[in-house]
Amino acid sequence: MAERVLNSQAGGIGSTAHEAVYRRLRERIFFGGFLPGHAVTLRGLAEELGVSPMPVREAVRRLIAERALAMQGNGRVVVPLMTRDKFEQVLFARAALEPELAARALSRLSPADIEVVAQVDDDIDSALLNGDAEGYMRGNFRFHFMIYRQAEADMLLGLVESVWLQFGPFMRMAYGRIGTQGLEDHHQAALEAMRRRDEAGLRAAIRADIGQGMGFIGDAMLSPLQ
Amino acid sequence: MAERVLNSQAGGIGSTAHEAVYRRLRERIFFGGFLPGHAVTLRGLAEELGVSPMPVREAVRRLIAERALAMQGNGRVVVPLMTRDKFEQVLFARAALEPELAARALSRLSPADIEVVAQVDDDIDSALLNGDAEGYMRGNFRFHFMIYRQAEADMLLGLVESVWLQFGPFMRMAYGRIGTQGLEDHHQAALEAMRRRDEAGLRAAIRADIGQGMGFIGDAMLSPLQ
DNA sequence: GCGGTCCCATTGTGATCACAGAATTTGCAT
DNA sequence: ATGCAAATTCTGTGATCACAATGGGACCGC
Repeated sequence: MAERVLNSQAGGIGSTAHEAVYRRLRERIFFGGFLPGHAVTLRGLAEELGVSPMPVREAVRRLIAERALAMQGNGRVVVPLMTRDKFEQVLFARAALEPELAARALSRLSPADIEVVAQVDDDIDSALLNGDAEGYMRGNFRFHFMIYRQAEADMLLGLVESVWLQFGPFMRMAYGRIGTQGLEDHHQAALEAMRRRDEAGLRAAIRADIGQGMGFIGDAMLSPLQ
Repeated sequence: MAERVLNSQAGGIGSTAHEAVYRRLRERIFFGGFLPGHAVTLRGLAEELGVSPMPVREAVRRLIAERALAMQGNGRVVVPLMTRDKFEQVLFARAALEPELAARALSRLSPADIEVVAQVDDDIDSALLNGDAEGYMRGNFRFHFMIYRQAEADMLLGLVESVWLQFGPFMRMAYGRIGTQGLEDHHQAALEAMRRRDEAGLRAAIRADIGQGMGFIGDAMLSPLQ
């Protein structure tokens, strides 16, 4: 099944330097240490990654276009902050798009594919038991995109990837602050629906997963701050 | 009301050269002569726009990230072709996102705003009468985004802009080939719903407008080709 | 001790050059 | 005339340099 779940765009092998920088930055934004508000510099990243500033410029420009990074008025590049408004929009967009992707993927998922996804879910449970926030996020990402990728709907997948990139750093900060205790795993219903080939059930399960997972961090994080 | 409907992103004034190039390319992709399949070159655009290749590189990179342009395996940059699959995804994404934007905008639309939108719709009718395909497209774009912009939901607006950029060149080619006769104006229902402050009615009207407008060109264009 | 001002380091931006790969054209041989 | 091969042009990519503007910090005056 899909090995390269990230970077669905422009199926190219992507052997250019700026492509590699793009992937590494994307990985760090989503799973690494780039928290909301963190400022990055072109030359700094270039030196850190061992390349000239040029590929970094292109990668950062691309990430800004995907709203994974933001450029403030003075030209400085930062990881965007989350606001209640933006969070609600993310929640809506996910609920509007992801169940459809899952439904489209259903007919293309082989029983073997489904069991691979089930294994990922086991890993998620282990991560939750161990309080491993990053492991949970990586697993959750893999769980969803292994499914969505099978939909073979690049256009919708691109929209959803952009949405995930926008709330990723916030989610990471949230789990870092409030921990993973209290998080439940709502993926079982999705797995059962997939095994039953129940499209309506899968849509509902994905929708429930989004609502509950996002509600969890939304309640915990956004009540205090504004 | 919103003068700058295009380029919602990163509210900056955008006085940099690559920002200007980006806006001009975007304008041409959507309303100008860039048809699907059209190839562009960095140096060619640079000379044509009277700038160095540098700002063009950044603008093109950004447009590729938004999927308004595509890079083929050999590195050449082209305006992407439309496929039936992609068209269906565009249709779904529009129907999933745009009614929500319209609904969110409703409470912020003043009666004066609504009448401005109504005037735009009059212009659309004139364009349709004259068979002015570009006028129709400009008017249709303004009609929708004058409303959506009032929703003050940048994240969702960005998704919708990306979607429009992806079907814009195809729609232009479609109207150029099949003309605008047969196009009906389904905006009246939306205007009446707005005047009534009828959120459900507005959602339904926008959804109907999308379904019928897109169905019109989808039926005409995508049956023959593949 | 504290506030303001000047200076320098750092930032993103744009231009120019070098380079490798691809595509097109040219030229030759059949 | 036609098919193939070589060469030349053209492509995007990356590096380096120059520059204006912004930000931070040091220094001085009160």
